[in-house]
Amino acid sequence: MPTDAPTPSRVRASDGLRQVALEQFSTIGFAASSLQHIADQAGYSKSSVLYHYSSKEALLEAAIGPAVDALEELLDDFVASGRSVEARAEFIQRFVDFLLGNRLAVHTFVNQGQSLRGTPVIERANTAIRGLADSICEADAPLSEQMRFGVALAGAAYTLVAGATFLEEGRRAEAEDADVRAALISVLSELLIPAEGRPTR
Amino acid sequence: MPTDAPTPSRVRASDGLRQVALEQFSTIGFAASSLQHIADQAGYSKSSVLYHYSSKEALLEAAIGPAVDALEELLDDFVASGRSVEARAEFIQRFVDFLLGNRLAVHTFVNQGQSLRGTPVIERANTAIRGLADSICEADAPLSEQMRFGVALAGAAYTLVAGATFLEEGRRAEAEDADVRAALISVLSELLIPAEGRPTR
DNA sequence: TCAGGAGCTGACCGATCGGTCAAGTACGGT
DNA sequence: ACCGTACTTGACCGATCGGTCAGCTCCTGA
Repeated sequence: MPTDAPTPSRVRASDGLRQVALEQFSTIGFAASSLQHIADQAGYSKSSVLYHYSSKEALLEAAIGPAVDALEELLDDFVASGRSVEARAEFIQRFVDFLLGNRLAVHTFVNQGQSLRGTPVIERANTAIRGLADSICEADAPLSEQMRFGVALAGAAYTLVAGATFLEEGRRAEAEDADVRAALISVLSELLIPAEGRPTR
Repeated sequence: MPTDAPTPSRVRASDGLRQVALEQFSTIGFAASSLQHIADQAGYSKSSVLYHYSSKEALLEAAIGPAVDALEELLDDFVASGRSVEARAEFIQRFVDFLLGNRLAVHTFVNQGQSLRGTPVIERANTAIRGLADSICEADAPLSEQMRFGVALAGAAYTLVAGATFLEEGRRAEAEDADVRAALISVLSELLIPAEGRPTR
């Protein structure tokens, strides 16, 4: 029954539910998100949610699966492209774009990748993240190098993603994505692209 | 009246519960941690947990409160000490030590600071984190500078804390804290201590 | 010896969880 | 008119949640 929200074009119920669920999962966490709450927020009943998605876990899969796919592809391409400075530079760009385009999903599986172990899609995400760390930084690299990479990747992900938590309260929109993108690429390049001799500054 | 010394050698039950709870909260999350599970793991009954801590929230307060106190003190000292290069350097050291000494607690309130909004101790933690960001980087600083600080702080916190999630699986102990400390201080110094010629604000 | 507090526990409570199920509605094709 | 399909829902289920309570076992000080 189209009680309200006479949306101009067709909006698939499952898409709306997926989006609402993603917002819930990323903000209050998967465990704390109830199907009832998600249903209420989306304007459906709990039963409807379970009609479109066979379980809460399936809803999680639908919500963050595409982002995990994108991350895996990003990783594969980077591994295939070698470790040259050019490859790193392109990877950084694509990585930042990935973060900007999948903030909520990244927030979800980065922040809850530990607590949700056992969930297939989360396992995929964790594997990809670990692969990212391994491939961008060899195991025999000095600890300070490993730390540099860890700080860069985690810092970038968390800044975008939990910046939403701490750094502002809704008035964030002014910071254009393009500006954020440029600034983030700049900082990551400093950290990840080895300058001749020593640290980039 | 609880005399101070009657049970000195005995391990206080409340301490054990606090530690177990901290591990649970940081690994599987506050919402997903049940009092029953914490009690089982600590070898007590759920009722005993609620005897020592009047509520699940009180248990969280006991688990991460001290770390939040330390963070607040760290922040106050840094604000009082000005923004000189020396002050920054000392702050970085103390910050890294704080992270190393409070990994689980930091993991908890960094990762769940958003989902647990409303909890007093979490509110304190969020306020401190925001204060940290504000004080180390003025609001009118260029975006790239803000991003640099965000990446540094978040990256450092997350590398230590979620390194536990991704980077190893129990065989981490070999990486001495002292080495990690040195490497982390080095990376943070690169990012946070303004080099000559670079506009820091 | 005994009173009493600290520590601990099982039984129990109402609420909510994820999930099942059958019934009901709307609608397009025939 | 009839059927099939897609969709939505409330009633209901067993499990578990955080939390209360009465009562148990110790230990200690008087």
